[in-house]
Amino acid sequence: MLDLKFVRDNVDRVAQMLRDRQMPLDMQPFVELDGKRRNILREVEELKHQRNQASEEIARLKREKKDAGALIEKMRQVSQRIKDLDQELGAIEEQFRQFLMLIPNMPHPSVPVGADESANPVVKTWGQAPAFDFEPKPHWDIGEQLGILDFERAAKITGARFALYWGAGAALERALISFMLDVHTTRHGYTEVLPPFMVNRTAMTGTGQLPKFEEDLFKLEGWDYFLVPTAEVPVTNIHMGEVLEEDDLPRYYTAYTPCFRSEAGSYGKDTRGLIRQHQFNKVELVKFVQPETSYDELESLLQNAETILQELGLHYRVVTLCTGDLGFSSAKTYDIEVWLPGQNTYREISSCSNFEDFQARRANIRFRRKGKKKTELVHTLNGSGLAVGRTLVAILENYQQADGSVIVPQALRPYMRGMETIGPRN
RNA sequence: GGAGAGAUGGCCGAGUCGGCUGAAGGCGCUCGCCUGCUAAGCGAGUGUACUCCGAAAGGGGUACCGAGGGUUCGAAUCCCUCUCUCUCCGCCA
Repeated sequence: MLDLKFVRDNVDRVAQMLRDRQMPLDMQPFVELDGKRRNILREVEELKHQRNQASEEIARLKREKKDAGALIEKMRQVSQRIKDLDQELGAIEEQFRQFLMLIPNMPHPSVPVGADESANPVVKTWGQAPAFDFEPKPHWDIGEQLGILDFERAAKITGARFALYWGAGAALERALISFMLDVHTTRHGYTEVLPPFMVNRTAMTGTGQLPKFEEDLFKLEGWDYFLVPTAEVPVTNIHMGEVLEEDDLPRYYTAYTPCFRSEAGSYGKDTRGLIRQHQFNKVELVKFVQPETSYDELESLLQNAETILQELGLHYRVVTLCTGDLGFSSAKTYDIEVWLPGQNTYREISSCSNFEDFQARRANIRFRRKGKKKTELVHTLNGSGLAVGRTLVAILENYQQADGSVIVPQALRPYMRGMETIGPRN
């Protein structure tokens, strides 16, 4: 959520931002509601002031055993008027709040204006695509031939867009989770957390998934709980409503969770393989930082995520999302795209974002500078470190061999009981 | 699932028959005084949001005692609903 005062003072900038994001929205209703709200507020507060004074007067009269009947009668009418105005005000504020909740974050000035992902500039590239003296296969062929990925049975058990891992495949997924968590905790200074995998509506609203994107979420029947679409939600909301001390910042958390997404509107996209699932595993990085440091923190967050790919020897590139591709809550986002030779393309494997105070305002996460009484909103950031399923995909495709086996990257072998290759018998 | 108890300011904790309680008291914290250091002591201050006035410093007003509704001229105090926490019983990985 943007700051109310900021929107009020910068209606034109906000409107321009909405056009840059390819979601033009008429700001006129906001301006009108704001004026109406302030007029009513002024009147109702004036009446309440009268009422408070009269109440004291009535109390005094009663104490002195004098008659307060006339005043009480008069106040009865004032109270009725207050009740009416309060009701009107409540309705306006509800509309107002809803409008404000639908406005996305202001992009950072360094974010390029562009219509869609084709306008995302590549900011760096690491490593090289491996050379093959045979036609590299897509991971679904590799995985099924090795007997480690089973989409048919997953479809039988649940439905489309689910996967069943067998043997070395399951072990590899688990190894990746442990490896990522270990790197981030021991080398990058993150604290590991294991949050609930279901969250309530307040938490979803705090990070910006609600109210706008409910159709992307899985909701429990009979409960106002949702399956987490990313660990960002439970982990960022850890400090919902809190005031942190300056000494507590920055705070770095890393969490493994499964992620559940309805993928509404993606029918026919990425129907094969592990790329787009209703359930996938992810290790997430979340930071709470002081405002003046948040763009440096974004750079180091990106590096933390990149480290995993580097350790695994996977070729990737980094792009900056342009205004038209930027997420609702984000002020700036880098996507890391890993090379997938089996599909001859780069695919997003991590998304690292600075939300500035957008989420902190919604979730009411503040901090206090030493010696100051005034609290300020923290800045929140998060990034995938990494999407585990897609990392497994990248390993299968990049480390495949002519005979259909797959080499286990050096860094993962300690987590795989020393296994060096995954062959048909594993 | 059954029975009961509770939710007040950064923390602890008081709020009697509804009125002068933004909220006693204590702790903590900040500033000043005092003290050769430390401890103690003395004085003052110490929430948030919105809104109005002001160039600003600052000042006025309104709201907030788990959340939402109700009764009333007036509610932290009475009534209803919900949420959460705790205790006991049952069940359970």
